[in-house]
Amino acid sequence: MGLWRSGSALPWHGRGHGFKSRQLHHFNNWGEKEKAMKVYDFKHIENKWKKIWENKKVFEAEPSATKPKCYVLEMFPYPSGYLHVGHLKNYTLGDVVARYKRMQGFNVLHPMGFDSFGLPAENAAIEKGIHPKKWTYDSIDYIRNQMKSVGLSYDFRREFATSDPTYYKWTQWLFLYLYNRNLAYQKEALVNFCPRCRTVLANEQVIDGGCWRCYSKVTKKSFRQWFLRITDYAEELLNDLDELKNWPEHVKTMQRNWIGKSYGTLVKFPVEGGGDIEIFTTRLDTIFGATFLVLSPEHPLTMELPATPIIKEEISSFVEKTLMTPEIEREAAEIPKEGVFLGRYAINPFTQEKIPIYVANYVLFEYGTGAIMGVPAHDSRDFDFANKYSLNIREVVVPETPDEFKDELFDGYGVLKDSGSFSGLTSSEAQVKMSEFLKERGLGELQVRYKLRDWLLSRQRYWGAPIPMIYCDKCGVVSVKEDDLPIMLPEEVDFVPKGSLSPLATSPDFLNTSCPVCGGHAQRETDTMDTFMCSSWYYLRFASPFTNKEPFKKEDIDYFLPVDHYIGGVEHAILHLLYSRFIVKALNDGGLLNFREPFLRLFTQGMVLKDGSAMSTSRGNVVMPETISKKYGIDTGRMYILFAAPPEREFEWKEEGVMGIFRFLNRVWRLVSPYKDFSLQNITSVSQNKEDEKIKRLTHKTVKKVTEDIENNFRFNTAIAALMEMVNGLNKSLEKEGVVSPGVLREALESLVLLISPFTPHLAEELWEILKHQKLIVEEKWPSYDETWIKEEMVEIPVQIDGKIRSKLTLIAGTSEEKVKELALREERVNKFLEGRIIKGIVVVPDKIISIHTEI
RNA sequence: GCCGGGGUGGCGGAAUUAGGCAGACGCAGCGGACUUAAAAUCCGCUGAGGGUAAACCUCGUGUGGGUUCGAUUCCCACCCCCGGCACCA
Repeated sequence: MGLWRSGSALPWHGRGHGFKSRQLHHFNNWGEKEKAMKVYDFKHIENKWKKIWENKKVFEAEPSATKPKCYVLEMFPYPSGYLHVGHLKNYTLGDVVARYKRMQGFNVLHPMGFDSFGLPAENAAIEKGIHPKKWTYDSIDYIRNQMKSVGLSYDFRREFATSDPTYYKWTQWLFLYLYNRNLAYQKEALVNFCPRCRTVLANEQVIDGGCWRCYSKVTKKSFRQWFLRITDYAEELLNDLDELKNWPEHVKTMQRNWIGKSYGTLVKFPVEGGGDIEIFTTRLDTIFGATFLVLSPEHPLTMELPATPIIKEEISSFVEKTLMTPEIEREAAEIPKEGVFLGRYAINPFTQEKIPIYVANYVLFEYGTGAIMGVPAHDSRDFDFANKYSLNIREVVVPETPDEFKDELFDGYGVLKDSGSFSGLTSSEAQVKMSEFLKERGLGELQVRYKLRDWLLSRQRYWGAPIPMIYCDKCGVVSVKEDDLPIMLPEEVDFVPKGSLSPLATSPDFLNTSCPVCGGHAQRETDTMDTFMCSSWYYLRFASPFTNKEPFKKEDIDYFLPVDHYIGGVEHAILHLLYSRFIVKALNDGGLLNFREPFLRLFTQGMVLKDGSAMSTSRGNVVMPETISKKYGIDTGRMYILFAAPPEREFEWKEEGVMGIFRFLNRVWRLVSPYKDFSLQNITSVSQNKEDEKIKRLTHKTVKKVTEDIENNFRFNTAIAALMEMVNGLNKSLEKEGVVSPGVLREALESLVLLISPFTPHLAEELWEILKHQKLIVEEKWPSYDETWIKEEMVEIPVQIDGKIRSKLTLIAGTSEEKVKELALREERVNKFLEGRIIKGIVVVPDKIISIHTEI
């Protein structure tokens, strides 16, 4: 080993000219061409290693009896044209994790595909006058190439698109599975309808209450639509969120709010003259203050109860007017409250008082029972309404601590007053006692309600999976036989929506069929499925995409699922993630899966902005990966995306930042690549001097830091910062007069290359080869670190006097408290600040700090 | 209104896990080396104020208070920003 030092075979050890010599060496080895380029040949390197990876099939995964699995998945894209660097962030994050886990010894499943059915693809096709199928598959070809050129480590054998018949066959199967388990059903749903065009309209197509084409007044009309019974799982979908420890809190909160569980009471108010009205309330304790009832416009009793034909007339026009208001407007909170008195009265079961019944625009039909009790003293909406129509306002709850409440309306919990025998109870006590009172008399009971509604699945659009159902004149609604799947989406169809129900209804070949039960004439369902149905199970198919006999092989699923790392945008926090959870639970109930949550760990990444807003084609602020590849190489692009900000946060794309990473990668290249002629193998790492120890410490500390940063919530930005520090430190040591033992240097350089490999895989492979390794770096083991090298030998301990750092002691780590005290008090500077003061106390935190506090 | 997240240099961001040297790393900026020159590369400086450019001192993590020898970190109150939900009874 002395040979290295004395023989000056290593030019970078020359006195004081370390860097210069290295450069010379570098040029001698690389010749004129390299000198002119002055940057590493990323183009050559990146193409070379992509080919090698592909030829060696290194990213293909199969179930294994011995190896532990890790399923890394990024949310698959809609194939609409191309990917820009904003999209790339998602895939790069996943790729780093997949590559890291692979080096950690996991059998990594890392697949990718395309969510190709649905409106985005269809609209784009309509705009460009190309068939959705051609447009979609052209996009897929383009995007697949982009993904490959980014060096994403996918098992491309497993790729599929949800619009492939071999895939949607099983989406249709899934529908039938749900139908057979009574989780799919048809029901009437209120939609906008133009009576003259005889068609449903989207909210956007209703302008000032009229049809956008014929200006007729639009009404609400019921249509039969397919729904999935997700509400059956409301309670479990809510409770299991608590088990998802590795999901971001905000996503779980959003799902909780969406499910919207509330505890309340169902109360029957007898109607004077017969019958009763059921209302739902979460504030039974305020019922003595209920001075009116309100029905929603859609409530059946609204048209039944009016006292006189004249009132009925008035109610009718009110209801019509209200329902005509587009949903968007009606749901806006600021709409003024309006209502009409029905001329009828109900009896408050607690006070036996006669209270008026109203219909009003602020009561929702879909929630609770579609009817409420009006308690104006304790609800701001009821308060507004009561003021407008001069209704009684009676206060029945007061705050426990009176100063909490001044003049405003009190809607909190407190103590009851003027509430008969319940007066004096707290709100929560009263709710229990009052619900018992109701139950004894058969007038009500405790109830749990959810905001979650069943999933409306039907779409009157062309580019989707046809719903595999048949309408027989004799047998009614009949499901397609499983053997007849897939029900192919016909290609020769005018797919542009023309206001008729569904484009598929215009294709007689598709529409007309025979009944699977009686063989008689029948018609197919012409609606297609919501695209979210396609994406609700794709992660299962990825684990088992090769079978055509079943949606997936159970043994594949049992091995690879659930997904260990799921990475995607927060825009899917509710829809896709909730639907997927529901589907998995439904499949588990049928014994097809052995788990009830699909995604163990979820990571939601922040967007990439350009010029202050999200990258998008319409804004024209996109940066293409191709541009970055050409100018700096895709490794630079990948690392920039990871370094610019913590991955969960959004960041502004800046060319200067990209250049910073490019400079860094070139520094890495210049640091490592000169060692190509010196086989560093078989030289063990033995530290011989101070500089060696420094480098060993730096190496092991960096390995630890990078490993922990990746493990600990994907802190790639600080991991890369640590790598930069390592490179800076190595350069400094090599430049200095003195020596670095080859074994120590070898360990450092190899660790560095291994550590950067998940971020910049192409560059890492090249450097690994230069360092004379036969194996691909993707097949290498992740480096480990030795704690004994992490601990510093010498520590710098600040001396704090009255909260201010006044001096520093450099000591051997582990110096005793007493010794630290003694040494600190011997310091001249310390004594200067202690002059004329009395020491009140000294606190020593070993190896960290010494703090002295004084008084005069 | 409710729920969640956040507020640190010119900028992106470190340090917040168990309280212990605030500003790691990078960008931008300034100065220098090399070069005929430019680019590239390398070296140095870069929170604010004072001080001779050194030593050194003071202030400083949204605001105000508290706990502590010590607070960006913990507690209380408030302000502001971002995201989600929103007439859900």
